[in-house]
Amino acid sequence: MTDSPSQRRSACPVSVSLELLGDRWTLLVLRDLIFLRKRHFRDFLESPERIATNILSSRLRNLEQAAIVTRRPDPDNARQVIYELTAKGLDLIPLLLELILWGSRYEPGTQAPPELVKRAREDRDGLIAELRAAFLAGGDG
Amino acid sequence: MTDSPSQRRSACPVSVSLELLGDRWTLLVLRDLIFLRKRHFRDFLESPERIATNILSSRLRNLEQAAIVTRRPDPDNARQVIYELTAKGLDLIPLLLELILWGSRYEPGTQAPPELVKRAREDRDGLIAELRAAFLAGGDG
DNA sequence: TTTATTGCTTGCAAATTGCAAGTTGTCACT
DNA sequence: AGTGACAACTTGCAATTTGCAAGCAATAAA
Repeated sequence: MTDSPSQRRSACPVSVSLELLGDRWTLLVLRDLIFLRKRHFRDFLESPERIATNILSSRLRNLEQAAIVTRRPDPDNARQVIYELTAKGLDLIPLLLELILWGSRYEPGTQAPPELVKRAREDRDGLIAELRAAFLAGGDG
Repeated sequence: MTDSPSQRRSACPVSVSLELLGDRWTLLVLRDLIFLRKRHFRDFLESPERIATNILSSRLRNLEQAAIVTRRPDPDNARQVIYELTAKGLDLIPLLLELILWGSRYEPGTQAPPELVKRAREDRDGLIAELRAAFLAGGDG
């Protein structure tokens, strides 16, 4: 209930997208989902950026409301919740890749896996397909 | 003096990029620079999202510090300041395009120029080259 | 039946945002 | 030279959001 719907500032897709994704944490959660295959609340807390539990909770709720992730109890352990990407979420892979390419090109000191960067530059579509496939394969239902 | 350097949370390029770009306004300013060819402070204020002057001022300062835009007095009118993209800023075009594609695909009610979306899907590299060229041509120095 | 784990919520101080109003340095006109 | 308008900001302040720490309920493990 902390997060309200917040009416749109304009009909521009950049603006609308930013109202959901435009903060310092949301795309980091998506990075973890896409590239690090994280699925549990606790896993996101362990990333080096040290997101706080209330922020993570809020962001996951927003992402769920936006149909970018789904939430379900882990069938093997009722204490755990599994967060998974939807098709809409998987379609953010290209955006994340551009962020990685730009950041690793221009921000000195950043460390992306070099083979990921190389692959993103030389075989973008193949990499995207592979990341999708890996998610769908590992996901299970 | 309002904006401090803020030390990095991690060496991840996504995280580092988000520390600069991850808010609801910065990429909107870049949208205006790239797609709407805006150059003056006043122009950005007229966008439908209605950015406040203090926020715009702060964001332009951040972007200048990050070497994404440059600032210079308008040679034709000393009252005006011209903001222009650097090479680093132009290299954010692909990121913006992905944001537009994703937003216009998944967020109903968004309105991007349909020919831009079509071009972005069918001739991405050509569109990027054209946007760059248009900026460099119209820019003058 | 204690103890630990997991996924949260709650309180509260600090930082950021957003609105309105003011300030400074040009022009533009007379 | 004086007046008014304009462009690019800054400043004040209330409201919202963030971030840290602590607490809590529901399992599960020992």
